[in-house]
Formats: sequence, structure tokens, C-alpha cells
Amino acid sequence: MSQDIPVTGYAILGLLTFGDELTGYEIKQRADVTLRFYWVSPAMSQIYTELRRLSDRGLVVADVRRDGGREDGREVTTYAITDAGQEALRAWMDQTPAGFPVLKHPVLLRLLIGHVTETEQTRQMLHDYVAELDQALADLSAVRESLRGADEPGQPFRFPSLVADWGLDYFDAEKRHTRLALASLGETGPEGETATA
Amino acid sequence: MSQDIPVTGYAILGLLTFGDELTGYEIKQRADVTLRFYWVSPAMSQIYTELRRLSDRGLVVADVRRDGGREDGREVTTYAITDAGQEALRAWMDQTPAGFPVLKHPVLLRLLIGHVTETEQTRQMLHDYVAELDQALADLSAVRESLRGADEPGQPFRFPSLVADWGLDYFDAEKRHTRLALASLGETGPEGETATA
DNA sequence: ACGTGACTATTCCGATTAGGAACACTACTC
DNA sequence: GAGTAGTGTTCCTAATCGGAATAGTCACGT
Repeated sequence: MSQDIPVTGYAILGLLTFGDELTGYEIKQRADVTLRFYWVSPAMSQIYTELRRLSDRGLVVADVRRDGGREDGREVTTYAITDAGQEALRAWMDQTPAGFPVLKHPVLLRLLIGHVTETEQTRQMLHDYVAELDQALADLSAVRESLRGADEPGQPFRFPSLVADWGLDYFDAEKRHTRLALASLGETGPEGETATA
Repeated sequence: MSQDIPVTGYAILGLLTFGDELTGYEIKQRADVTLRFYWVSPAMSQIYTELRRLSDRGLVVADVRRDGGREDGREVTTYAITDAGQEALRAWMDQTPAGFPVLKHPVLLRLLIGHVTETEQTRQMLHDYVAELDQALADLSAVRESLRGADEPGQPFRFPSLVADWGLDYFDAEKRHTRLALASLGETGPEGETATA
């Protein structure tokens, strides 16, 4: 009866296990810097929908207060995980299979049908992808660095650090795959460019 | 005005560039063995929805005939890409950015919040994931093998082969990442197991 | 011939999810 | 004290999922 919570609901519950009470808005922000790399950045509407559901089931408590403590401020609602929420999350982890990752990879999709356009166009796409990967690597590296100092066994960011390292490796692997594909396409490089590291 | 076609629509269009006329059902089957690895396996309902849209825009032609050629058989509709469809696909490839991949990775999501359960539970999950990766590798290898003989430059399956090789590398990389995580979790392995290759 | 079950083919429907727009208040700047 | 950047929440529409429902075909044994 409590098993009809979507994965995104558990993801939000999980974000709340790292300590603080958060507003929906703050949850969205945290999701945007962490969850987005290996899950989704849920839409605002979805976060508030989930929070209502979780609240209805007693897995989180909503704390409504007035902004700045003043009587006339607007209402701000923060959410915290409850004991029941901890248990539900644990039960989900222990008793339901994780499931296989789903990848929506537009670069690979386009590479698949590379025969409908010029090879040069495909090469360009792959080069662009490498640039985006570099950006993602930079963003994720920043996250990884911010976890330093609390990433040892027993410390709060041990698991997030493992995940970040995994993600960094993943992006590196993607860069390799992209280079291999470029090589296979007889990469000559855009005009005058020399091979990059 | 023709730019409001979802990516899945172009994916279907792309499947139709490999030659034959296909029924919606056959498209679903092909998607299940190829697209699923790096895009989605669209629901049947979605495939038929897209085919209607593509047909309305003249990007595919529907060919209705009676099963087995007999007058009394059921109606079967096959679809083929049109010249306009080829052009639309090409325009999409050349003029719209591919976009960054989206990964829905339940294993990483759970690893992130590994602190809510026992480490042994997390290890188990990672072992299960390796087993699923092996299965995926086997499936994709079979696809890859089926492309042999037509995977040289200029041949029809050159690009699908590139994509399959990329996918195989990706799954290998995932296995490595999983092993690294296991090692970091102080992997002792399930009772009596020895390290695998 | 007659069921039975597996496969092919299509449609339909309810429930999620995506993705923003809209709204409203706060806080800082010029 | 007007403007604009940021915070916090709600609402709406379209897209998507996922499978049930429907239905004909085929191969099989009886």
C-alpha cells in the first residue's frame, strides 16, 4: 500500500537524509547539482507533487512558517524526513531490485543513422559532444572537490563521493568512446586542428 | 512548422532508412533490439502515435494491404520513409543540436544514499548489477555479430556497428566502475567467491 | 475439423512525467 | 522607490508510459 511511490519520490527522500530541512525550491537546487548526473532533474511541479504524496504518507513532515519569522511574511514550507520515511527508504533499498539503467543518448542515436548526412557533420557532432563532456567533467569535479574532507568511511559524504568518482570515470569513458568513433570515421580534425590530449 | 516532432519520431524515421517497409509491430521489435540500448524502447502506443504524426506530415507513407493478399484477411499497414522524410531527418541532424545524454541510473541513485542501509546490501546490489551488465553485453554482442560483413565504410551497417562497439565499451566501463566501487567498499565478496576477471 | 496457445498487429485508456508559465513575495542595487 | 535578480509555490498542457483490450493468423496436436 505504500509501494506506489515513484523512484523520484525516494530520490527526494534520499536527499533529505543528508540532514537539513529543505524547501521544495532548495530540493530542486540540490537535485540540479547532484541528481542530474545520474538520475533526472525533476521539474518543480514534480517535486511539489512528490512532497505532497510523501507528506500524505507520513514519510516527511512539512513545517510551515512565516518568512523571517514575521507575522506578515509569506508562508514557506520546509520538509524533513520522518522515522517512517527512513524506514520506507530502507525497505525500498533492501526489498526492491534496483533495475537496469536507462540511457537517452542523442549522440548515439544520431550516430546510428549517420548514413543520412555527411560524415563531416557527424564528426562535428562528436567534437561538440567532447566539449560538453569537458563541461560536465568540470561541473562534476567541482562537486567532487566540495565533498573532500568528509568522504572517508563513516563520514557523511562517503557514498556521494563514490558516486561522483563513478560519474567522473563515466564521462572519461564517454570521451574515449567518442575519440574512438572519430578515429574510426577517419578523423582528420576540423581545419588545422591538432590532436587533443 | 514541421519542427514539433519529438526525438522518438526521428528515431522511428531513422529505423525506416535502413530499407524495408515495416509495420508498427516490426518497428517496435527493431527498437527493442537496437534503440533500447541508448535511447528508449518506445511503448507500442507511442510508435503508432508517431507513425500517425509522421504520416500526417508526409514523412512516411502508409501502405494498407490485406494480410496474405487475400480479400478477407485483416488489414495490415506498413510504413516507408518518403523523400520528404529523408529531408526532414537530414535537416534535423544538421540543424538541431544533439543535446546531452540523460542517464537514469538506479544503481547510482541507491549508491548515493548507501548510508541508509547495510554495506552488505549495497555490495549485493553492485554484484547483481554486474550480472545484468553481463547479460546486456551478451545481448549487444549478438547484435554486433549480426552486423558483421556489412560494417565497413560505405556498407549499410557501418554506423550501427560503430554504435554497437560504443555500447559494448560503455558496458565494459560500467563493469569497471562497479568493481572499483566494490573495492572501495572493502569488497570481500559473497561467501567463498574468488575475484572474477 | 477443432481447440489451444504463441505470435502478429493495432487501438485505447488511465496515470505519470515533463517542462514551463504564471504568480507572488523578498532583497539587493542604483 | 524603481528595477531586477533570486526565492518559493501553484497550475496547466502536452508527452509519455505501460499495459489491457481486441483481433486475426499460424502451427500444433487430437
